[in-house]
Amino acid sequence: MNFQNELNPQQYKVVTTIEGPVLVLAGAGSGKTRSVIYRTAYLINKKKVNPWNIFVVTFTNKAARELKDRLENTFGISAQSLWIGTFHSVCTRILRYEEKSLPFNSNFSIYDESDQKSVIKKVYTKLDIDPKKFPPGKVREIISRQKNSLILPKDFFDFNETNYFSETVYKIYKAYQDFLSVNNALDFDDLLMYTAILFHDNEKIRKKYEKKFHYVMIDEYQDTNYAQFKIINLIAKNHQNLCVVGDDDQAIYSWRGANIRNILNFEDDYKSVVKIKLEQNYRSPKSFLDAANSLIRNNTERHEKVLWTDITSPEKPELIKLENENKEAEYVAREISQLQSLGKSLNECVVLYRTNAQSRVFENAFSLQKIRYQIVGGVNFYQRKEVKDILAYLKVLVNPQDEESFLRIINVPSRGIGKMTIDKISAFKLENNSTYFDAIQKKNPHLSGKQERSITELASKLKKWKVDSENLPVTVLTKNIIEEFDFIDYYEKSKDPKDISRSENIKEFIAAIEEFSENYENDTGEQPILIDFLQQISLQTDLDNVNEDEEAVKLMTMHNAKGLEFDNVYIVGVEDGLLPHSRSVDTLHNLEEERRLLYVAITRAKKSVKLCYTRHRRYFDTVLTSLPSRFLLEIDEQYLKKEDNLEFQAPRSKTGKHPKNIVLESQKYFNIGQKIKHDKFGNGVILDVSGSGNDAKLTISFSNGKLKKIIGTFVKPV
DNA sequence: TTAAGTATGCTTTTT
DNA sequence: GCATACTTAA
Repeated sequence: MNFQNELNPQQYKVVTTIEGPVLVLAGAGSGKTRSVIYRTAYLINKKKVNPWNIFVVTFTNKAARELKDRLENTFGISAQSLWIGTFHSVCTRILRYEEKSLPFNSNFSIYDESDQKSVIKKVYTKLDIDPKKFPPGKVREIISRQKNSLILPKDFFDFNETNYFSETVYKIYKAYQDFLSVNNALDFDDLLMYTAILFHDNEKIRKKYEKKFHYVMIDEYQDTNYAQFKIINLIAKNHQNLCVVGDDDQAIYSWRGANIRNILNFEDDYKSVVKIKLEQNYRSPKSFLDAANSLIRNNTERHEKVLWTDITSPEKPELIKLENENKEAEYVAREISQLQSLGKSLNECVVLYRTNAQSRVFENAFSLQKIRYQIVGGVNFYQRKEVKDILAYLKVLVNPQDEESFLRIINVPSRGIGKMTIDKISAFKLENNSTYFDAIQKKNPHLSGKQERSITELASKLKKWKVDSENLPVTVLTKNIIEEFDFIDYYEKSKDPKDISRSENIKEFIAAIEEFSENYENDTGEQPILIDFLQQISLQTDLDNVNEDEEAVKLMTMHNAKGLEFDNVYIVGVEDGLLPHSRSVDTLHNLEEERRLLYVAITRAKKSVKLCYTRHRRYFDTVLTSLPSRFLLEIDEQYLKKEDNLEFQAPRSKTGKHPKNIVLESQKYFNIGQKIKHDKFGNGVILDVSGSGNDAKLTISFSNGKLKKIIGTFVKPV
C-alpha cells in the first residue's frame, strides 16, 4: 500500500506525523475520515505499532463500525484488538472492566433521558418538590451540564451561585445521584464523568490506560465537552501522542456541553502541536462551497479557513419559496419522484430539517407519491414503549437493583397490579431492606389473596428467567419472555391501528437481538451475555439502525447529517424561528451555532442542494406567517439560483436590518430557571411563571438580591 | 382498586 | 398531533 499516492500532501502529513500532538482542522468533505483510517493503517502496517496500543474515538457507533470495516477490507487489519468507539461506548467498557475500583458493579443499567426524568419525578415526591416550579426536563439539563463539567453534588456550590433555585436543584441532584446508586444505574453523563474521575483519582489505573493507549485519535473534536477533554488529557498529557481532527465550523453540540474552546485552544494545552489544515473539498461543486463560505464568514468564533475545490458544475444552491409546509413537502416529493424516474437512487436523496416535528408532512407526501422513505432519529427504536417494556424485563434480570425497570414491568402486561398494590410492596421492601426483586420472592403479609397470586406468579417467572439468563443464549431467553406474555399477539389483536406497528417493532427487536448475537460471535468467537447486548443497545442511536441496502429517501435533522454526504439535498424550513430556531436567537453564541448548522447542511451536497422556505407554517393549532431565514440574506447572491417567477424578497425593517424577532408572542414563553434581563432591575432568574408570552406573570430573583413579580412584556431572555 | 376514557400541554438539536 | 396526567366508571 502506497500511502503517498493515495493522499494529498496535507492528508499525507496527517497520516505520517505520528509522534507528538497533531491538530487537524479539516473542512467539510476534505477527507477527514479517510485520513483517520489511513493514519491507523499506517501506524499498524508501516510503523508496526501493536493495534492494542491504539485508541480511536469516533462520534457515532456507525462511524466506528465503518472505520473497522475499512481497516479490515482495505488494509487487511483485524480490528478485534483495536479500541474504536464512541466516548460513551468506550467508557462503558472501561467502567465495566474496572468495577473493583468503582462504587457500582459491572451489571449497571444505563438510563436514557426518559428514565432520568422519571427518576427526577420520583425524587420530587420524596423531597416534596413542585414539578411546575422545577420542570423535570429543565432540571435534568442542569444536572447533565454539571456532570459534563465534572461537578459532583459535593462541589456544586463551588461553581454555582447560592439562591433559592440553585439550592433546590442541588438537593435534587444529590437525591438523584443517590437513587441511581441504589439502582446500580448510570445515566449517559455518568459514563463520562465516572471515567474521568476514575482516571483522575486513581493514578494506578490512569497509568495503565496511559501506557495502553499510546496513540490516541479523536474525530469530531469540536464537539467534545469538558469531561471528554479531561479523559483524553489524563491519558495523553504525558506521552502527547494525540491527534485530534475537527472543524470548528461544524461545531453544533454546545447545548450538550460541547466546548468549542477545546479545539480553538488546543494549542494552549498541547504546546508543540503540529497544525494541519485540510481545505480541499472533494465533495461539492464550487458554487456550493462559495455559498457556504460566504455564510460561515459571518461567524466570529472560528479559525480562519477557506474551503476550495476542483469540482466544477453549473449547478448552484437553489432557493425555493413555497406557500406552506404541505406545499413544501409536495414540492420535495415531486422533485424526488422526478429524479427517481431519471433512474437516480433514492439513497442519494436526503431531506434535512431543524426539528424532528417537521418530518410528519414529508411522511404524508412521500406515502402519497409512493416514495420509499426512512426517518432517521426522532423516537429511537429502543425508546419505543413496546420495545422498552421488553428491555425492562431483561434489565431487571441482569441488574435486580434496577427499580426503574422493575416498576415498569410490574404491571406490563396488565396483571391487576395498581398503585395500591405497588405501595404495599414498596412498604414490604423497606421493612426487609431489600430490592423489589427479592421482596416479591418472599411472602408479603400486606397483600390480599388476589394481589398475592399475581405477584407470586410474576416472582416465579422472574426467578426462573434469572437462572435462564445465565444459561440460555440471549436470543432464546428474549423469545421466551415475549412468547410467555403473548406480546406480539396482544398488539396484533388490538383495535388501535397504532398497535400494528408495535407488533412489527417487537418482531424487529427479535431480529435485532439475533443479528447482535451473530455479529458478536463472529467478532469475538464467544456467545454474548445479556449485559453485553443491553449496554450496547443503550448507546445505540437511530443512525446506527439505518439500513443502507434499502432503497429509500432519508429524512433527518441537520444534526444527524453530520459526517454524511448525499447527491441531492433538500434543506427545508429555512425560516426565521426555525433556523435559527426561536430558542437560539438570544445570544450571539447560539446564533452562530445555528449558522453552523446551515453550513453543515449545505456542505452535505454533492450534486444539488435546494433551500426551501415557506410563507406560512402551522404550529400546533395556529398558522403563522413565516419569514425567510436571516441566514439566506448572508449568502452572497451571486452563488444562488432563484426561481424566475419567485422574486426573493427578504423582508426588511425600516432600519434596513432584518427583523430580529419573528418569534411571535404566542411562541414567547418563559421557563423557571431561565435567565432574564429587566431594563431597570438588571439580570435575574425566573423562579415562578404563570401564563405565557407577554402576559406571563413572573416571579424573579434579581442579582441585586431583590425578589419581584413582573409581567412578561418587561423582561427579555438573556 | 384498577382500567378505560378524556383533557391538556407541549416541540430544538442527542450520546 | 401525540403522549402524559387527571377523571370517571366498573
